[in-house]
Amino acid sequence: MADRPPYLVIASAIRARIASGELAPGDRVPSTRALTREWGVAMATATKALATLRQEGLVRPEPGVGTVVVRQSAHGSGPAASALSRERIVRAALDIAIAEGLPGLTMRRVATALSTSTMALYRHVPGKGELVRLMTDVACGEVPLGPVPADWRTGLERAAHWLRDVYTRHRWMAQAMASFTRPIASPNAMAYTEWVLKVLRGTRLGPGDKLHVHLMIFAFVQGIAMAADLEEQAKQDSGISDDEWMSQNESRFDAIAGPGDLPLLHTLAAEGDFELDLDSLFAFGLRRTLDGIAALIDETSA
Amino acid sequence: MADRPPYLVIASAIRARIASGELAPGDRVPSTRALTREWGVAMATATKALATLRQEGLVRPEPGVGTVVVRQSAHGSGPAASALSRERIVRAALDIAIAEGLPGLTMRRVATALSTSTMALYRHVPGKGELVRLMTDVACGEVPLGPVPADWRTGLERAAHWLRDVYTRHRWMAQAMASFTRPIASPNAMAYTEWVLKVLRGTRLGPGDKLHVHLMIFAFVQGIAMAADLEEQAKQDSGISDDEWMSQNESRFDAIAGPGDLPLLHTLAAEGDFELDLDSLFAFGLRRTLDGIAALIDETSA
DNA sequence: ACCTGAACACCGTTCAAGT
DNA sequence: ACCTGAACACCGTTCAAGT
Repeated sequence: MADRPPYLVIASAIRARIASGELAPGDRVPSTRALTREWGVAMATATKALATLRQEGLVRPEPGVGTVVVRQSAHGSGPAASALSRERIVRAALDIAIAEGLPGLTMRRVATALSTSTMALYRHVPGKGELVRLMTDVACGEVPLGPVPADWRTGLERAAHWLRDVYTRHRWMAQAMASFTRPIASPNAMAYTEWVLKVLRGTRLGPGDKLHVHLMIFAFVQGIAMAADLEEQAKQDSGISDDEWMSQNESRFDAIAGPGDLPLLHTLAAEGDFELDLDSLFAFGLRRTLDGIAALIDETSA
Repeated sequence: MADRPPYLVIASAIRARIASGELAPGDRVPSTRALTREWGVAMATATKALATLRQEGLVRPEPGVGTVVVRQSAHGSGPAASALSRERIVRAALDIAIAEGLPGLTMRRVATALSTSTMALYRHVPGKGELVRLMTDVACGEVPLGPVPADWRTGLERAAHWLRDVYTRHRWMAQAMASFTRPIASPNAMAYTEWVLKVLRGTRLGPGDKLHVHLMIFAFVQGIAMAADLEEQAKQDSGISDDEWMSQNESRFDAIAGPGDLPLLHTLAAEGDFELDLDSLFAFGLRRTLDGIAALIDETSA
């Protein structure tokens, strides 16, 4: 007992306070910062403790509030457990994937969230692969694309933002990747492709180039989405943010990227007075991409 | 026995012919097409049978030749098994990942390839995560980038092709994604970033924009790489190619994308007279991307 | 008709025990 | 010093058995 890893000891302590009712559903559990003070541990350890509880479904991060205790509706006398359905399964799976990414999505976990046995899921869904496919389709169907603008540039801009928003709401999708070469994968993803093609209707681009334009934007957004998901995953795994990680490893960074080896990168890191987040990268890249496409469209119609 | 899945029956039959020596190392095993005729099964089944044998390391696809029997050096009197080392482990892991993608890479599989126990690996490598990181670094270090050209456009073009080539040789990297926000991940990946920054030295872009240019190209290539890996994975899993898949599912495609629902996409699919492969998408996208960056550089220096 | 427990064939990794 | 077997805590999925 004495030798258990500190993060487990901390997690147990909080778990006990929840079980005893001292911390009720909706209450905030101590923040990571509070835990570092209270237990004299590093941020990484405190975050890992909370991550453990979140993994168990006991607590949930509430943006702008902190980490709060989850209502234990499953075993209590909550709303009568409705009948299992494909829709409810997909919904539960989406909630898990949104919160914890695709690695956190397991059939057992979905079953637990719906308080059934794992195997009951297989009555409504042939397997995990198909479940992810269904999730993708739902994710692409959440927000309508709206009417197609007359101007191709406005249209492509809107399309790219729509896609980026889907990936932002569903960062797990970066790993799943909505298939655009295999249409059956998702009718809603296909509807997006159709929308983009409609946007380009007025241009004189050939059919192949229209598809290229669509896929080029898609690849770019997908690449950014992967970076975002990886970052978030690393953050959740290690419990340290990118910034913290950077400063923690500055010495190691210097070791491989001393002024001698990678001078430009080193200067860039040392200055660090520019914004480097994925949102601004998206804005930057989209602008250049559209400029490049504009050049093609201009020369095509000339 | 009679009820075993056909692909396992076929695999066993071939396995027996290898064991008996009828098929010696280097010999071609029957092609998938030959198997479909011989056993009266679908292509998917034949491919799955061969995939099973490849999984076991018994056979190996030899490009331009067919599937050939692998020399069983491990148990035979082959070259004396050299001592385990981090380098040999990374090399073996790379071979597996290249052949079968990241899902096929397991610690047990690496150990088997090196004829040791799984746990012996942990003496040289702290875990799978670090192994993949080391693999990424090796992959990025295989081909030198060469001298930095004076012209930024030539430089970026070369950089993008270099990156694309890395991903082509190592399609598994699409899933691992070389981290460019976390430099420690790979010195060789960092060297690439440095190279790109050097390419942009002559331009008047700000430090943030230089990084944006680099990451924009990276995201695009990464997105294409993911598509390529997914396609290959699906091909290996199901044993059917994209074309075959498309024609098999044409009716299903028509169902969701009849002329009424997705008319443009439908027309595109019906015509199909354009090239849609990832290489041409890469060429197209790179051209537009560089045009867009040119527009920015022009206005910046004006 | 619907659900489930036990089991299978896997994972990555820990740990105590071997040589 | 180096390697290993057994075990742990997981996966997705099959299947026979329950209600």
